[in-house]
Amino acid sequence: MALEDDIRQDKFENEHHKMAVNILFTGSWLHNLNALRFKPFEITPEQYNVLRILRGSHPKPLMLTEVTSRMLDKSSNATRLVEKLRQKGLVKREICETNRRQVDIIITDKGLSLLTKIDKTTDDWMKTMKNLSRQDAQELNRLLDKLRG
Amino acid sequence: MALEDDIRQDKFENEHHKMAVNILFTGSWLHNLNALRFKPFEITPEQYNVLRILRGSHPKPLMLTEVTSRMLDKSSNATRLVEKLRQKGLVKREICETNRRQVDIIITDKGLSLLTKIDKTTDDWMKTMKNLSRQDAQELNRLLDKLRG
DNA sequence: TTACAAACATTGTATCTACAACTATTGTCG
DNA sequence: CGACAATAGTTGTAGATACAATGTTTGTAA
Repeated sequence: MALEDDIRQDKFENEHHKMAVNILFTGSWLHNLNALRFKPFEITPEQYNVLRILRGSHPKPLMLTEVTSRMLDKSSNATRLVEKLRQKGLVKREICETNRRQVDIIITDKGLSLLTKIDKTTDDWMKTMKNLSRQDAQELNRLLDKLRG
Repeated sequence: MALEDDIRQDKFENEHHKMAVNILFTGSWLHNLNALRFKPFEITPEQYNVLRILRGSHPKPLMLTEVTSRMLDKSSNATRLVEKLRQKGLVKREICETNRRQVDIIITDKGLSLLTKIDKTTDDWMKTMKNLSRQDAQELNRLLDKLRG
């Protein structure tokens, strides 16, 4: 849908300004879609993201700074996020023996099987993404990367 | 910069998945840029957004639901957001005489002059946006609108 | 005209975020 | 070695967000 209708604004100063608003709005829209998608599994989008990051390195553990550097929103607090996941039994954390400053984090079997369950629900969500063709998606990726410099 | 470097992930399942992550990441990136930009003026991005919405209708007031329907993030709480702005003297609110359910909100002179000050700092920010040409921006807008259906 | 639904907004509460201050451990260099 | 910087993570806290429950006022229809 045209951005103008979504936020009921009929004009923008210029195409670049509209673009900034459009990215923010679409980001928020996607975030909300994801929040709904993960809600039945009782995790938030950022928690899901961290689980995926850990699955990506499994069975090798990651330390907290590694997790942070791969997160979408760097400013969210990895310590507390991981603690939430630990309370749910989805990750384990251990103080590293060779460097006792760092904390190794690893996804548990329970965490892995939760991700597997969520994977199965990804189809509907992907359908929405398929409003764009593969070429469109590629072009969008190119433009966003270019924007960020 | 390539998304792969920004979040240190070397591959995605497919172009559509990468696209979703890219939009979320770029949205968060832009949001943080804005937060920095508005910080010297002691307002948040959503507060700025509401002020702009009110300037758009000035001198006609808007009721709360109108403000909400134009906001980027519909789920943030307009009542409390407007109350923050009122405490700073940037908006006025009056219970509508003809329909006492609704609250009329209007930007004050102080609010308008704050926006004027912020407008003047928009150049730097626009420079970042100009990593994309006008055609690029147009194409990006088209793709985002198409994605949201 | 009274009961009920709808429209508009506020409040409660648990959770999350931003950002700075803090602790603990390890590395480095005179 | 001993002082100090750098690295890794935790905690405090003020404010923001999500979502549901609640409070008012107005519309409507038996």
